[in-house]
Amino acid sequence: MPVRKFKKLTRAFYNRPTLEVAPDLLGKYLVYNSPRGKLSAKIVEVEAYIGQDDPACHAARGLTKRNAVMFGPPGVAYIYFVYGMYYCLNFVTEPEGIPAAVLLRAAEPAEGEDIMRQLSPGKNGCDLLNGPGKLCRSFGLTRDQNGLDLIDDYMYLEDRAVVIAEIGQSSRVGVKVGKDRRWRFYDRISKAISK
DNA sequence: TGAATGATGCGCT
DNA sequence: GCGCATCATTCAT
Repeated sequence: MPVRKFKKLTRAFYNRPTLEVAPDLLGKYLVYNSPRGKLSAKIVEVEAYIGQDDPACHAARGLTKRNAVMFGPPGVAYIYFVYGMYYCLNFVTEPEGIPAAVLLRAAEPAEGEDIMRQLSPGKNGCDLLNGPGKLCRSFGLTRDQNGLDLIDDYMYLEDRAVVIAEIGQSSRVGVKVGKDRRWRFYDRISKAISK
C-alpha cells in the first residue's frame, strides 16, 4: 500500500447533490499521474450542470454517445471536445442514471508545473490553468481520458485540508440558456480565476 | 479594458 | 449546415 499523506476523495463524495459537491470541490487538489509525470493543482473555479431539466447541460436532450458518461456512476471523469480545438474536464456527480457533472474551470498549479509549461508553451503560473480549455491542454487531457474512474490512482482528487475563505457565486460562463441558475462557484481570493 | 473575430472539428437537426 | 460549457489576437475607445 502506498503511503498517502492526504485523503483521496471517495465515490461517496461525488454521490451527492451536485450543488453540494461543486462548492466542496474548491480547495481540493486534482492529481494526475500522467505519462509525462505527476501533475497536481488546487481547484479554484467550478460550474454545475445538472440533469435533463437544465437547458445548458449536455444531457438536456437525453442520452447520446457523447454525454453517456454523465449518465453513469459518480466519481468518473467526463471529458468532451469543443470549439474544434479544446477539451473540458468534468467530474460526474449524483447516483447512476442521473446525468449531472461539475465542470472544472480553473486551478492553481502545484506539482509538475514544468510539465504543464511543456504542454502549453509560453505560459507560466496561473496562466497555465485559468480556463477549462487551457487546463486540459496543460494537463494533457484528451478524449482518451474520458470515462476515467477517479477512485483509481491514475487520476483522482485529494483533500489537503485547504480552507477557502471567500466563495463567490455567479451565473455560468459561456452559456446562453439557464442564466438564472447561478451555478458557478469560485475562490474570490485566487488569482487564477478564468477571464 | 472591452468588444469583435477567426481558428477549428465534431455532434446534432 | 449550424452551433458550441474556448482562447488568442486584433481593433476600438
